[in-house]
Amino acid sequence: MPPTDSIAELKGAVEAAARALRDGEPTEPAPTLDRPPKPDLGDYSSNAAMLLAGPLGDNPRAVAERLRGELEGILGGEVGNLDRVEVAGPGFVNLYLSDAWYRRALAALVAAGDGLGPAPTDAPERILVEFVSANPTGPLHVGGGRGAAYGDAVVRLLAAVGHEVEREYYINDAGTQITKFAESISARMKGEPLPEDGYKGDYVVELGKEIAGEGIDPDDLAAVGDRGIALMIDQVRGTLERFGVVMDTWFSERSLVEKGDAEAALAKLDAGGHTYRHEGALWLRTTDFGDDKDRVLIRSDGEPTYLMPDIAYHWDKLDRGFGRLIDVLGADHHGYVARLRASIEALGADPDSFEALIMSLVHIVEDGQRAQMSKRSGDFVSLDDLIDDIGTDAARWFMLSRSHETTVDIDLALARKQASENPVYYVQYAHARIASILRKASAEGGGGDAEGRTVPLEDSEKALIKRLLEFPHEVREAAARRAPHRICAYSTAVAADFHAFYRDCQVVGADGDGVEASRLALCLVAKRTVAGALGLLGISAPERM
RNA sequence: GCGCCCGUAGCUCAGCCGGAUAGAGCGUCGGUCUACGAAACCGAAGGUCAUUGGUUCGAAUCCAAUCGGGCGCACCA
Repeated sequence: MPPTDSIAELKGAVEAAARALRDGEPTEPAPTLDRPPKPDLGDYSSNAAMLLAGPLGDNPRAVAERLRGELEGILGGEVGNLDRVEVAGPGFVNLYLSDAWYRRALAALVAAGDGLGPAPTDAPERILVEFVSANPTGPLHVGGGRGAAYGDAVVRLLAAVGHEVEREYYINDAGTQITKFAESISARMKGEPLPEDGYKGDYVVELGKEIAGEGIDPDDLAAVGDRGIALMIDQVRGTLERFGVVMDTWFSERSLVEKGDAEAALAKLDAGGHTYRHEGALWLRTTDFGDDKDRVLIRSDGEPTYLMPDIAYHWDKLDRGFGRLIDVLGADHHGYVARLRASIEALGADPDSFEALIMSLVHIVEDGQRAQMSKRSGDFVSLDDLIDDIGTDAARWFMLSRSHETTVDIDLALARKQASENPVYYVQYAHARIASILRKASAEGGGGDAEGRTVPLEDSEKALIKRLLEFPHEVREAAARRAPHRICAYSTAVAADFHAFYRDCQVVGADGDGVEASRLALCLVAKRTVAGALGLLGISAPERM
């Protein structure tokens, strides 16, 4: 028997009560089941009466009174889930649940195990999330790190709700910037001045030394470039692994070109009648699909623009059977989305299968000044530096705790100084604290039984149980909205509720019939939930700190 | 000029497919360790939710306009 979703049961009861007032007709939109703003307004509340007032031609409070009668019948009496129902404010129906309901809810959480409970998603998809995809011409900087943390967390969220998801990094290993990169390395190897707009960072010097040490001729630009890219990709891969991100696929742009996929995509666009020649260039009529101007595919000098292989690349993704393509892109690429989407539609694919998530900027602030982050100037904060400084857990937390579409400043001095009172440590501390309690309990032979308890629950126990019940919903919301920052907020709330519970309630050795056992069960679920939430963020949940 | 994003507490930000007295962290001020971890807890102060108008029983949330900030508008990637 699958574990019960206690909240879904309550929601079902409210809907049933609403239907009863309308001869079985469902309410549109569905009534809410929320946590009221204040504890004395009940455990849960619904706006059903306000929604029904119009259709029933009665005032909300009168409707609420009728709902109250229905709900008392459904949840009260022998069912025993209800202490009482009250009508408050403009017509809210407030539910006050019994201890028996809480005991059963806790037991259901224990039974749910490490999973998210029933029905994580209604429509599983095969999803490819492409993220980071930084040019392999330099180390990963913090902006790429934010994209990495975000893309990875989105993958974890989507996987958690039942989608089949893969991580992919698109390597721009063809084109003019690669030539410039090779020229820069070569110049360093020969001790000559950098070319115009060359790559200036010290890492280019290091690359030059390493490549020279391998006996590669500095004048063999193709060999220098290939080796340089290979070394950079190795470095980026290593940085990402330190950061907890492991790609399923590293997809080479060059391989695409060599396979002839670009020509194939072009042929398909031609056949569809979406291209035309103008002033010596080949254009794609993206304006037919919502773009604000047409785009060049092949320049008048015969070279393809970067859009050409990118179209082929996205076509390839679809061809591999992914029903949804998610691109995590930097803020400076948002102007690119419309043409890519249009291109996908021009290929005959459903443009809604393509989703671009635009990352806002991240600034590293030191001594009140923003560090510059231009790869070519060589003056930027690398992700490796940041990890060295504040660690993967803190770095990921800071990057994930805010919406991806808002700019974020990370003040290094502050992050260092506050290390001991950082929000991520706050949550991790809660986990370590629970672990400590459970260790002690197990040493003393205590176990967790959620239901065999006759002593009433404390308010802070109820608050924690309610919080833990929200986890599956929070995960679904965070996944649906591509919003891992919600999980940060939720983790903090769980930790806060746990600390309040800890303050009020002795666990090990608690007095009362079944009290210790039920509190141990609560600790067990709380620990699992914190670990699960942190896991979705790619942040460790330490047993000890 | 056009497009996208953002204006919420001193600071950094949640809340945004409408709900009750708008939240968190940090910072400030004041309390709490002879019970399982004080990296914690409790309390206080702190707000014209940029502005104006509209929709609604109800707007931080939806719509319009305005103001302010960021980013983008290549035959560069």
